[in-house]
Amino acid sequence: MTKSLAEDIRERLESCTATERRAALALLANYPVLGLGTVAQFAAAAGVSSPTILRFAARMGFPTYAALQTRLRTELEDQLKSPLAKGPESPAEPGVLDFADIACANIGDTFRQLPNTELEAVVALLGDERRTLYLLGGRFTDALARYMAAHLRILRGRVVHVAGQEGNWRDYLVDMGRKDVLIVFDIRRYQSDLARLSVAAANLGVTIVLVTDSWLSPIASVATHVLPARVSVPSPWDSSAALMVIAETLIAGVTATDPERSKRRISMLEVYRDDDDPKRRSGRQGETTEEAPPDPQA
Amino acid sequence: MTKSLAEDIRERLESCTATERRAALALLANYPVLGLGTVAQFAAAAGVSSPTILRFAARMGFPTYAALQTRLRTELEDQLKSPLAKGPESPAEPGVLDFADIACANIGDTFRQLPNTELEAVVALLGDERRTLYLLGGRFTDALARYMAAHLRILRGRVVHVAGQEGNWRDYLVDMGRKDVLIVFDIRRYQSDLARLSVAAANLGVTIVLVTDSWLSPIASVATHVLPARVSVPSPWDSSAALMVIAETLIAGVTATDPERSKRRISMLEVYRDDDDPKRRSGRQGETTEEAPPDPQA
DNA sequence: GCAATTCTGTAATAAATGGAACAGGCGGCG
DNA sequence: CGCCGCCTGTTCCATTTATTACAGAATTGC
Repeated sequence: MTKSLAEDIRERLESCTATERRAALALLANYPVLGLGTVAQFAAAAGVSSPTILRFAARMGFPTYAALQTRLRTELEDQLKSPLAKGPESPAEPGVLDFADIACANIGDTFRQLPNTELEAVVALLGDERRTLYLLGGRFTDALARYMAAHLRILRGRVVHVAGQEGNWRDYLVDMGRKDVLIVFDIRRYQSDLARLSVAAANLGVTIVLVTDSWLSPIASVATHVLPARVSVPSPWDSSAALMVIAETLIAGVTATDPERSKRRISMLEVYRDDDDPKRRSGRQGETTEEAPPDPQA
Repeated sequence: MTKSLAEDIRERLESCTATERRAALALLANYPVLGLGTVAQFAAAAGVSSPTILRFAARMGFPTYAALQTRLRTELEDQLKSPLAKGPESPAEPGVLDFADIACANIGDTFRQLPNTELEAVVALLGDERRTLYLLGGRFTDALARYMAAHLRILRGRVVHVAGQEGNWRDYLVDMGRKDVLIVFDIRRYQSDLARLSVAAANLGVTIVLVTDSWLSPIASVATHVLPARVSVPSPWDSSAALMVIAETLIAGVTATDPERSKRRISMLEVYRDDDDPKRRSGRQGETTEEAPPDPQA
């Protein structure tokens, strides 16, 4: 699977018959779109008959025409998903710098596809203080659920992070109702336990917001709102950066829905924090001329 | 015909019903490949039924599903033919989009400032299995510490996430030694408790890696390695996206240092997971030949 | 130049697909 | 609380589609 089907075709072009070669060249000239339509269209564009297309597919090693199409589609999908589709340029070593660039591109792609209306709808949901918010994540994405919960808890009441083992999750279910919202983070490889809880919640009439990858977690089928993000990076792991930006966008949105409430609550809770290292103001010496970090919440 | 179908979909999304929206979002998340297969595949991927896909197509103004496919294909064809035909970069209102753009820019800036040598040094540190790794974060950044710990714990042994109240932290200190590493996430407003622990660890000879914002947490003065990130966004809150990408870069780096070990450990621990929703493979009906989300760890 | 063989298109078939009618279910309104 | 309307999924049918069998055409070898 490492080499493109196009290369494969070029190599095996010799072993083709005359008309099959016409089919092959037509496909290469219009790669891969021509192979995604019907056999008849392909045949017409190549100026040959339908069976020739089938025979061509067979010669390329595909038992069926549908198999060839699947191959083309997955190839195209990979190419479009991972912005690796850069030209053969990039003189710099593809080591560490690439990663950040691609993570950025992922975020850009993610938001280019996300309709604002969908984000706004979710923000409205999360800003409604009459609804209890439950947040839940998977093996890795649980960190995002925590992150988001930590912020939301400051902005409004009734925020619950569903933590612990699956066995305990059921306990949260008894409190969920029709007016409540469950925010689930689930990217591949999807966890069946998350799906189980989501389905149970859905049956209780809970509104479900799903933040997932572009292949869509199976939870999508019970979710009210689905926010898909790009996660592919040149690493065995997926990147949750785009998910985090989605979370932060939502947080920012909720903060902005009711600025008064946000301001009040933020400053109220400020008192209870022990942040803001006191040593910073008194103890330390010069600390150079670097300006102190301005408080963005001012 | 000048504007992409994707935009069209985003616009007319509001006039869609709930399940139709799911179909639309699935298509956008997997644009345009998902629309090039059969209706059944589309439906399965979106978690809805086939007729919903048809109705969705109809609502978008296509008399037939084939018409939608043709539209997608010609669009894709044009795009592939002229490399300049980049996405129209939707000039959407600067409300929500700004946030993502600026977060991206932050990541770019962050890595432009970060010397590769520093990253590599930290990667080498984290890859050394003789050292015990302690991870620690603040009010919000603790999520990142968890996220990173979850990954590192798979890649190597001796990974400890310092959790709980400050009082308990001291318990971790007794085990720390000269060979160990403490990774601290601390952005403004800096928490004095993190600083206290860090100073104590530093006195024990622990190597300290600090991931902070560009104003540098006071912990910087006791840290061996400092990785500063851009965090400012148009919101009362800071963005941890750049921190997350740093964390992921480190994780990817550690994974790559000893690929054999990584592969072995990942596949070993794989067995104990209950991820990978079985329904995805068997349960669902037709599912036809639709590829399951490829496992990036394969 | 002839014959055998391979190749290619036409025609028929069987499968799978898109599409339409139908009925249950959900939420909204009175 | 009950009725009504819309939405959604299931079932079925008609159509298109991929695929096979066959016969004609071309080509190569002798």
